[in-house]
Amino acid sequence: MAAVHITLPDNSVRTFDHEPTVLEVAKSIGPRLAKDTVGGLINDEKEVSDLRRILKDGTRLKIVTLAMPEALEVIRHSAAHVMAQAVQELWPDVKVTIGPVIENGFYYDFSSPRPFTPDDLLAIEKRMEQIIARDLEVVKEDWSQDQAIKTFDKMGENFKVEIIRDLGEKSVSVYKQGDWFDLCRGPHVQRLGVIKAVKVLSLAGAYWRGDEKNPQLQRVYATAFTDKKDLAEYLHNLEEAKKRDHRKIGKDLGLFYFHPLSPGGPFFAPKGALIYNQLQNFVREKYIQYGYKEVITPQIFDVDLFHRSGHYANYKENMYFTKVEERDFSLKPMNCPGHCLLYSTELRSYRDLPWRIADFGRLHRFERSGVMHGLTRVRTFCQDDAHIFCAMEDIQSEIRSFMVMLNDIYNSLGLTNYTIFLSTRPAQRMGSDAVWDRAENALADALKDLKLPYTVNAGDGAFYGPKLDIMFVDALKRPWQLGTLQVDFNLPEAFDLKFIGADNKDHRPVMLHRAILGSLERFIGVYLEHTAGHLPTWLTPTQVAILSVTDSQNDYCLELERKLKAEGVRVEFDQRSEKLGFKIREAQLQKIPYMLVIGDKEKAAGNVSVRLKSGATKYGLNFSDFVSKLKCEIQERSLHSPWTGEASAQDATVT
RNA sequence: GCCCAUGUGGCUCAGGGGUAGAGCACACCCUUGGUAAGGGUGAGGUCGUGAGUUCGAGUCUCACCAUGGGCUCCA
Repeated sequence: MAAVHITLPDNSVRTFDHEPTVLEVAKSIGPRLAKDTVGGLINDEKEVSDLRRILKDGTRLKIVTLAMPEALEVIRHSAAHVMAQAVQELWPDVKVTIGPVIENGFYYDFSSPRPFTPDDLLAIEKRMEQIIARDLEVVKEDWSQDQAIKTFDKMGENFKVEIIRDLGEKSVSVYKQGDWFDLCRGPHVQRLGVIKAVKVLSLAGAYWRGDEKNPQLQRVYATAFTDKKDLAEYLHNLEEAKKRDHRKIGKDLGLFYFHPLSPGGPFFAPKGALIYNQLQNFVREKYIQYGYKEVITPQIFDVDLFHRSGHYANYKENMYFTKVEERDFSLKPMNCPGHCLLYSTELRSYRDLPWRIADFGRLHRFERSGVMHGLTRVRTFCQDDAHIFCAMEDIQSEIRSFMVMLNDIYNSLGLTNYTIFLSTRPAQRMGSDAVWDRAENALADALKDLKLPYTVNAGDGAFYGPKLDIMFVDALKRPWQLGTLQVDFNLPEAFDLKFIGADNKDHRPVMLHRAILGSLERFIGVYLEHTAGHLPTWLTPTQVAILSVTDSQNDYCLELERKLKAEGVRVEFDQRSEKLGFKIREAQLQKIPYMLVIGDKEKAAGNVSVRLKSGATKYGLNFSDFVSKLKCEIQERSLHSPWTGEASAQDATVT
């Protein structure tokens, strides 16, 4: 056989007289490296390959060792096998299914005759640790499809048999550790002992292959690391995430509440409503700038409207219906059908287009009971919704303008990390394939034209058209869908919308559905988690707290309060006869950006001492200067304090 | 909707067959104290709802409602 050459990252070349495995290449370099090898990155692929993979001549190889971040993927893959082994050692009647690696760990889905309990999870973790302590060698074997099916069938592992059948490969790989084995394509570690830390995290129901018609399985979530310290840090971060939970922040800051008599219906308390309205006003200002006109349309419509729009046929599981005096009505789940009615109230000319109408209308969608979640998934909400009626040839420029507006708004809010997804036609849809082709191409072309990178989500579009979804990635690296833009050729057709063109003939407009914040409810939830409740000053319910040292400054404090209010600043004067430290603590917990600490010194000098929530303190400031700087910060919707430059919102630390 | 868990004063939680507890918050009083919790007193709960078991049920059983973690769906 001709010599086989393997190129390493430093461009050095190793030569073999046969096609070597990743591990063999590592051994040829050194025993220490070989011992630490957990896999290989081949030809710049993103996924780690198994260390037992045989390499062809000319392969470029980067050996993945325990010290590298990519090792986690391999460790977790093997840890999933350890979990499956642990479960089957504890309960031999439990059947295994699949156990993939996910973002921060892995899970394994089991088919168990009885549900697992929290105590079981502890038992699983303990048994996993015992198995790891055995430091078993992991051995890969290639079985014929026939042999694999026979073996797993005999064991009663019917899910595995189904997987092997569906794979339809002549041979499949099986990984053995001791006398336990599992069908798997890898990658896996050499010996289980390199898994230094495992933690079983939680339990959930899941359906076989994600289809609710299939049997329900028990999904056990867990994570694994190469180092106990990394696990400790991960668990710490989980705690941090809990502290930022918008439901907790909302309660702590008195922003919003829920009541069992309106599941999924948030109550915005005064402070929450203030944030809500500030955001709405912010978007309203942008509407003027970007050529939108705001409209107000009805809440409730005769069901005929939704028959016509297609919502009844495609969306009725999510709609609220009511019958009044023998007539069927529905609360609107979306604004678009109403906007079509509004469009058709007048004869439209091509000179009127693009007609951009915005609507903060309240929407109601009957979400299934298990899907509600704080503010991010509710049954009544309001979008920063707008529809653009335009001619076909305007689509691209409208999409561009939308992306510019979105970027403008996100930047103002400090949301700089987002990605774009293009969702294409779903199975349940209206309209012809030719129409869908046009719509999908229009979106793709506009993005290419703008040189914006995007990912295609095949089959994820709305029933009436393809869409762009803007996913914002928050401070804890979690993705959220906020903005969206949907191209719709179907509603204009359904409502027979027209405009008179320059040729004096009727033309069909295209309708674009778009939102930038998404829903105000969800946006507030996401933004609270992103900022850990440290909102920019313009958005924060109480901007200034006046804290008197003793009662004898009350008159001066009242005067300051009156002046601030006159300037439109949201101020609270804490008059209680509590000690200063106590008042500061409370203001701090309420995340109030500025505290005016007023004692005899300030009163005598007629100035103010300002404590920022970071703890930074400026003594003896001129009050008028303070007010004008503060007003400037608020009016500019700045994300930074003019006194310290510290960020008021972004990447705020949890306190 | 499905699986699992949870539901005790406004909030955070303890108590697990013999009739309700703590801390914080709240009210009143004392304290007037300079940068993250001063002290005292008091009020406040048909223990999610409804049935059942029992001499007796926050406590055990069942159903329902809500919430939480997921699945599925989605702004």
